[in-house]
Amino acid sequence: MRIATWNVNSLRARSDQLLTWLIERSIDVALLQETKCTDGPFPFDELAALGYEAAHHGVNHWNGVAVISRCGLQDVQRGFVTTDEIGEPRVIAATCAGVRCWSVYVPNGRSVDDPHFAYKLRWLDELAAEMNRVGAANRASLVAGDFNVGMTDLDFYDAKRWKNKKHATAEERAGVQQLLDLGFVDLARDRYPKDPMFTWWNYVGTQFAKDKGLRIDLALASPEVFARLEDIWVDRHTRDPLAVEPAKPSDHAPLIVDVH
DNA sequence: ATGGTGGCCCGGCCA
Repeated sequence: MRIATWNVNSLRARSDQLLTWLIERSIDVALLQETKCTDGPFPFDELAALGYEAAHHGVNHWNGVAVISRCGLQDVQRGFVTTDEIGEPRVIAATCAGVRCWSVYVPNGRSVDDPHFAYKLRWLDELAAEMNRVGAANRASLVAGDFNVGMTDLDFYDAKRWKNKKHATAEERAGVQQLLDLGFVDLARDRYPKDPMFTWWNYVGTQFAKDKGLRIDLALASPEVFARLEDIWVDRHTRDPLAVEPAKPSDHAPLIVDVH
């Protein structure tokens, strides 16, 4: 079973690439972030023609998350149950082939002195509270998406440059750590403790070509899913403007989890 | 130190 998380940076801009990618990579479950659309433009029919069901949570041209599956899709939950969400479509869950799959889009934070940064920390608290409340760590669960947090220096192409900046602060890391403390495992870092495993590169200039990236997209597994892990890998081709047609990739690469 | 790109709906916001 192959489960992927991918921040597509607008589904309207990336719909064709998504459909091609699902088939070429034999994706069973895709967790998407930043669909940036309502249900109107969401490609439900095109996905169905390829054998995929989909659940989408998008209200306007900001944020938006989705679960796409060709191995079943049940018990869809949009937003947090605990708080009825903090207003933006940043989380959706569905059960696919027995695995509770959560697609999360953590607020960016903008900068540490911006009110959006406090919102980011609150949102991470809320995510941990929700996972605790539903007992996600005690069943087969995968919480994956764009966390907008790099947990250690290894997650930054230039850790000095990012020190105490957005994505690298102790507060943000503590926010994500709450999930690890519940029993979740950061699959990419556990499997590859010394590789950068970058998932995002700024569009600007030659950042991708120079591999100046960050690892801010995470796949966090409950012990039950962790025990089933075969491999986890970053699909860099899908981020490479020289490898995709048209040459307009998302700024994030998919993170792909293979489990048995 | 700055500005470089891309996506959104229409010059500025957000990544």
